Amino acid sequence: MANLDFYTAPFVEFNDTKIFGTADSAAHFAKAFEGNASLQRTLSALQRGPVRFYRDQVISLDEDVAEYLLFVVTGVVRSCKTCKSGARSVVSFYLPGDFVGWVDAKLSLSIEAATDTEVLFVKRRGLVSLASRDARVANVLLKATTNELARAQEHVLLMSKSAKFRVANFLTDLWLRLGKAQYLDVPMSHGDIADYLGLTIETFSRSITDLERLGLIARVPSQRRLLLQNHFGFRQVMN
Amino acid sequence: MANLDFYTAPFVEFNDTKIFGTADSAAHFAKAFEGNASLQRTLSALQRGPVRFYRDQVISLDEDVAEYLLFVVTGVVRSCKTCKSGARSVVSFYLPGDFVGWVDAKLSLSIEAATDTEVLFVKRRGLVSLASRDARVANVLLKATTNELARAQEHVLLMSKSAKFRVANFLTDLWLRLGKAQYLDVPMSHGDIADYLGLTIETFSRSITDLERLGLIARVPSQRRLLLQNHFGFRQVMN
DNA sequence: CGCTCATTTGAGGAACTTCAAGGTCAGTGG
DNA sequence: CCACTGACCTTGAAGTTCCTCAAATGAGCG
Repeated sequence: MANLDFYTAPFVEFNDTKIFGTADSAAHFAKAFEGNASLQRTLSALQRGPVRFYRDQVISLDEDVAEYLLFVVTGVVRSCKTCKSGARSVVSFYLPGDFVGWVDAKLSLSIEAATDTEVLFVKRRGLVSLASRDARVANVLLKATTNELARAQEHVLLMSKSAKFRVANFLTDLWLRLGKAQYLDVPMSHGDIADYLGLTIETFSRSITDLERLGLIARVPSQRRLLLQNHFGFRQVMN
Repeated sequence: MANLDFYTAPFVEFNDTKIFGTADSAAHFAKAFEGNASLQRTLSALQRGPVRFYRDQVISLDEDVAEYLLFVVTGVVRSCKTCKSGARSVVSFYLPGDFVGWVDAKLSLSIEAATDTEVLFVKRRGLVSLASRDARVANVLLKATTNELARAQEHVLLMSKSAKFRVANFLTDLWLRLGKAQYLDVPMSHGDIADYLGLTIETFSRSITDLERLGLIARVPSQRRLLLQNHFGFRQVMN
């Protein structure tokens, strides 16, 4: 069992003293409701954390997911499935500001930390009943859900394209989601990305070097840090 | 443009006199709310149709989807995307009893009739505002949405498997969704299925004959009608 | 430095696609 | 009733893409 580490119990570190980036991003969660102090107080009562997880720790198997919604504060969370043969698929990545929830029990996906991460646990029942009383909360939830659906559908579309296309599309998408910074610091491991794209790490690596040879990206100065150079060229690859 | 027919305006046939199967399945829509006459009346007021479409007609491009939700009464509806190169992907199939909605405008998916079909148009705004007042309606909507998400995620998982696995999984899934009848009458064209599975029709055909040779399915008596024979064997293929 | 782990590169093989031809079936007109 | 047609499905052979296995290179760390 190469992937046994995914099934070890997570070491949970409760963190009562809010640290720097945490407070910032936690604000993100309540941000949608600013100007409504009582609502924000109610939300605070529903949430627990931030809880810190280290890379590759299992955050939650389906039991917990039924009870709690996750809100990613920092780092990257992945939902994935490892089948008996040992092959693994990453279904989705969640970045800071994303909700992790609405995971269907039938699929029995495992929610894991793709990098060191901090997440908020939000009582699902509480949030849903809050949503039934407050249209703004309901809207945020609906939008989060439809967003996740749209992402999944885009993922489906991606999977029937060529390897180079998949990688190029993944990188631009990640770059967009992370806020269009000058450099793209890819936070997750190549293994995770390969499993997300349905490729081997070798094919992923080859695709990267191909894109580099085409002049579309540069590795500067280190491996993990990429520079997306020619956005028009990307359009070409992606047809 | 081989796929130009997808973009021709649909010939819409309004059908006021409810025909046989229609009335039955339309009842399915309100069934979740039986015992609540006033609610059912409200729902009836929101819905328009059933409207009949012929195979390959475009039911709706994104503008309409923003305003209406679709409820499939008979036949099969597909949501798909054709990219400039001409390659097409089928993102999802909707069977009788399914809602079609929550389609993200960014993806600009086209909603089309995969077979001759009858659909109900339900005013989205009306249903959503109804949901905000009635928890049962809200629950049905939430369940429909999370169901669609689960389906999309399962689709993602499927796409990184072998061709034979994809076909076997598709057939059993379809068999389940259609109510586990003795025979499986595959309603959609092989082309649609291949585009759904990210395969060519040739590979799909070869996979079918492989499964037949393995004794897992039989074509009896015609091509379209399949008999899933060895469910235990299916489990083997799907590992 | 020397270890480990992650990434890259290469060669060969398997899976899938492409191109091309043949087959089946329902509808149509003689 | 039968041949003809066109749409759809099946089969075969060659080509491409991606995977597998193996080895080399590079990065991080004590």
